[in-house]
Amino acid sequence: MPMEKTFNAAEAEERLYAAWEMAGAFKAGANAKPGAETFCIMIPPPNVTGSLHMGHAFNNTLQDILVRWHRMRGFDTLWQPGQDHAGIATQMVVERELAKDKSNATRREMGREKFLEKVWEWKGKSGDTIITQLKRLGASCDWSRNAFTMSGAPGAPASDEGNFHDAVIKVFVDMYNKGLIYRGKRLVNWDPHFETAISDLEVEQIEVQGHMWHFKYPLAGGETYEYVEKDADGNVTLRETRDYISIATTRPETMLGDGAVAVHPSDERYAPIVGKLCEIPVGPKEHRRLIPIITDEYPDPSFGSGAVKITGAHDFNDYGVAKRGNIPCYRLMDTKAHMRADGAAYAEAAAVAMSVARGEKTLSEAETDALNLVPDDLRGLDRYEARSRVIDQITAEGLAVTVLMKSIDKETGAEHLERLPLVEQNRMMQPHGDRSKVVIEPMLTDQWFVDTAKIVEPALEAVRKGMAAQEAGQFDKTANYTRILPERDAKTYFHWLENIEPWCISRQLWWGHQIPVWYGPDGKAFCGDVYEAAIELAEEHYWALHEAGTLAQTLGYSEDVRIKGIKVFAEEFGDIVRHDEMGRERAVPVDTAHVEVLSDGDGTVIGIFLERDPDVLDTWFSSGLWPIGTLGWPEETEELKKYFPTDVLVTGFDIIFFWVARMMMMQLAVVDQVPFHTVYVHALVRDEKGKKMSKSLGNVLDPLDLIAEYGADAVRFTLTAMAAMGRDLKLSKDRIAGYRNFTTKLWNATRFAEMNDALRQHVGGTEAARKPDATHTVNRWIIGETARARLAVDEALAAYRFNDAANTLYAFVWGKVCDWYVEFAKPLMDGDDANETRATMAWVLDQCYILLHPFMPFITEELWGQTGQREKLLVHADWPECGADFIDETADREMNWVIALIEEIRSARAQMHVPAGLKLPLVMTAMDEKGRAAFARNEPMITRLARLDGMTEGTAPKGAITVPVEGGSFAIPLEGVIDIAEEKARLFKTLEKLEKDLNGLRARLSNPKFVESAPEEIVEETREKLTLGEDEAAKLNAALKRLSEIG
RNA sequence: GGGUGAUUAGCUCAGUGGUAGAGCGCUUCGUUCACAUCGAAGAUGUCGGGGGUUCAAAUCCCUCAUCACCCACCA
Repeated sequence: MPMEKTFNAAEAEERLYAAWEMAGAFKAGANAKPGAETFCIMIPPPNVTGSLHMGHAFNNTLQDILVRWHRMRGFDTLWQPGQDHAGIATQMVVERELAKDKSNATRREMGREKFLEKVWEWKGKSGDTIITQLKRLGASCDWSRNAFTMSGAPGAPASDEGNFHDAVIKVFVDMYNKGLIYRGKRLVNWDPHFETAISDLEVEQIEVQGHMWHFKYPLAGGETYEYVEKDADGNVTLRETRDYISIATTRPETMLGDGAVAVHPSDERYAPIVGKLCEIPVGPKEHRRLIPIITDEYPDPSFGSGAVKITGAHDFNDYGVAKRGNIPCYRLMDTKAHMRADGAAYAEAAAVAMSVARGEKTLSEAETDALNLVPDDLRGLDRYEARSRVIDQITAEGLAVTVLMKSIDKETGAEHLERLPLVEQNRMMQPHGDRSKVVIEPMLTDQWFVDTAKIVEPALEAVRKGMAAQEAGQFDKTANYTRILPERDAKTYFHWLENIEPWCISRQLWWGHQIPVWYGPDGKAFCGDVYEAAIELAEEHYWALHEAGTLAQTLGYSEDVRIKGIKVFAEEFGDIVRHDEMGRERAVPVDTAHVEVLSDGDGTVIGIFLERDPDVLDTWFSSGLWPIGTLGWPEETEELKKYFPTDVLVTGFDIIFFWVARMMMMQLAVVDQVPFHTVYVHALVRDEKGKKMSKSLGNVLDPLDLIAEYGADAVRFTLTAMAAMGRDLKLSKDRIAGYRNFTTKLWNATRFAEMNDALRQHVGGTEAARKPDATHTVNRWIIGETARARLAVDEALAAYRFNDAANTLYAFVWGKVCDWYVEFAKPLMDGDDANETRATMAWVLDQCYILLHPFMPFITEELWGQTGQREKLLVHADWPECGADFIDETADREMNWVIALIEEIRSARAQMHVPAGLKLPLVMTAMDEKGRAAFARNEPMITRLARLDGMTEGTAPKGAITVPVEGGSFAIPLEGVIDIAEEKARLFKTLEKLEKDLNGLRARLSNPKFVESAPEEIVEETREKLTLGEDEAAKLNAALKRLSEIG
């Protein structure tokens, strides 16, 4: 059955993918040669909530190219797929899903266990959307090994394989035991929408219009001081008596939690009042809090008034000052960033805070945190509502700093000056949650941290070594180091890691790996992989206390309780929801609700109940273990032994910090090995205007739509051809259409072969590699060109220069095979060389399919199947090894000569407006031996492609156009057809251009320094160019002269 | 404020020391038996400005301008 006219991608893709899967073509080790080297890529796991976007398409196309390329070359290849459980994103999706039906219970109503059931249910239903989509792209992952970062966690369906959970928990426990993980009350980025802490990286700075208010903090007891301002020369510009200190703030509502006012130690203006107390000008008048004026390096004397209010619990800079100055940090908000409504009434709390400020009392951290200093009338308000009330109250009291401003009376229209509160408007960067998009509230809470400073060094060292080796050209992929390509991204990596902050890994969510720590009633933490382990630790701990005689006291029993024994219990989940001090929910084991004291006559056995930490781990903590976790660690699996360390990580620059750096740190910390030898960082896919694709801008190109419209091969090839290292990629549909045309071109070249019986029927897969026996120059030439293409593709891919590889193939297939070889083959198809040409063409096309397969897997597999009875699918065909020995320099030179001649003739014809259909005679006016032989061997091709009507030897007749070539000259008589003036113009133009080049060459050669300093080969090349050029110029001059004689 | 990068044909971009290329677009011609999702021919560039190193610079160095991104941040 003859081939269709074009490739029907929509029809073929699904069928072909199914065939690959059916054949197990993507399985780990498929097509591996005996004893082969391994090649392993870990997919950057897409979120389980994800659907394929352009970034995925790009990222996975590049991986697929590397994987298919290695697999065809016989490597023992594994492309490990999987998905990330994506804590916040998934919890959000499921909650939203539940909310769609009002009859559903909310997450809180249903409780932790029930909710997690729902999440698992959702995952089972919708979790593999992206897998289906990756398949449409042609991704050749070993889906039988599909991994999930929550596999093996409690609640996971029994049918699911894998146990990533154990690996995560084991790492946590190990790191905890090594002191690499700690818990502490720190100021963290709090997302009030999701009510969880988030890491620095999950915070996004967004520029917003901000306001800055200026308020007066009166000095205690009405005290006054001489406020003096000086200019740069020390001249006094302002001198006045003040009874206040002026403060600027963008967050007036946090004034309620101020612990001090700070000024720079060198600031003379405030020197007289340092150490004194001032009053926070808000709250009930009779309970105004006094706070000290302190010095710290942080305030910038040249900014604002030079004095800064210090709210340690709600600002990162202030927190630092508070820590240094031992200033209490008063938390003002709850988990929703509403003003606190808990604890004692304001009057009582303020009194306590006052005695602290006066130094009469000190509070523990917990006591300080328990103190609610929000005035009663502001309690429970949203932070922004509280802000505006605070401003109103202060302004009403006359304590806002005012300025004289022109204002217009609305009724009379009269202009007058008025004192108005000073509110500066300025653009400022404000932290937002990257998922919730709400303003982040710095919040003092207990969180778990990875002490990154302790594990960062090996991760830095490994890349330093890798980059050094790369630079020195001595990169060894078996060494325990890693290179990052392009180099620029290594710089980013270094910069971040060299300035790394502790990593907050606890999240107040339910969906995720629950932290394996249990707390005793005395607050003591016990960390173990399972609760039995925690119980063991707890028993040890409490027995020790018991033996020391302090157990009763520690647990709050009266001292005369005689303790005989201890029994420890723990529950992982509970049904009772209790609120902790932050107002957030904690699932509490039901049994702890009634701790029993068991008597047994002789003494007392105390039942001690451990409560598990309700928090889960940051998603990136688990994905940081992706390389070992997917291979079965901590078990010493075959796969782990074989494929780890993996080879290449292909990823976008946006997750260098989130993921790459953490994988490096964690793999090195856990197994002391780098997770991969190479990180290839690619850029972002943008829209055709260079804008980041985003849903809100509506400029998103959906890869699935594009695949439907142009076929997966065209989409893949476009992305690859544009994947210049390190540069953003602006995608346009025109470009994709262009590469779709390329697939059609390949298809039609095959059709030509089919029509000419030039396909290799009944030839096995391995046969494809055999070099065809060719004697004709054309065939020897194209064989060499094919080898060149193969060498260039391999070299480009080895260097991760995907665009070079793609462009090489494009130029080869279209520019060489289709434009020239197929055309040359036409006249040969019914001559003596027909069989040889058919065989060569079949071979060349096979090489095209094979070489293009990693880039365009579908159409090439289809063509492979349609053009022969093959032993193997193309996906497992042997990668060509044709190399330099396939290149025939003689044939090369000859064909280049032929091509140049044809192009010359065509060009001359076009410029002389010779009708395209008109066949012209050719006259050889002069030619050397080589030229004659070349012409003779290729005459049918030249005649056909240049549209000639035979060749004769002789002198150029009058009114002929001249065609100079290397070694001789041709003429085409066009008496009466050509316009002499036009031909002269044509020749003159050519000559002019040539002369310009020649002058440049002559100038270089006449410069003695050039001849002296430039490399021999460059000088020689320049000389050759000059000789050839001068030769041609002579011919052109002669032709011009002839024309002048007749014209 | 710190960092990184970009500036090349009308557009989008390759090009890391040897005298500038591709795709798209544009102009002219063409229903030659693989392909009009095509073919042939063609036009278009002070390689952002200035300075330097070099026999030789789009390429290396300095500087200026503009733009982009990342990180941090002024209460």
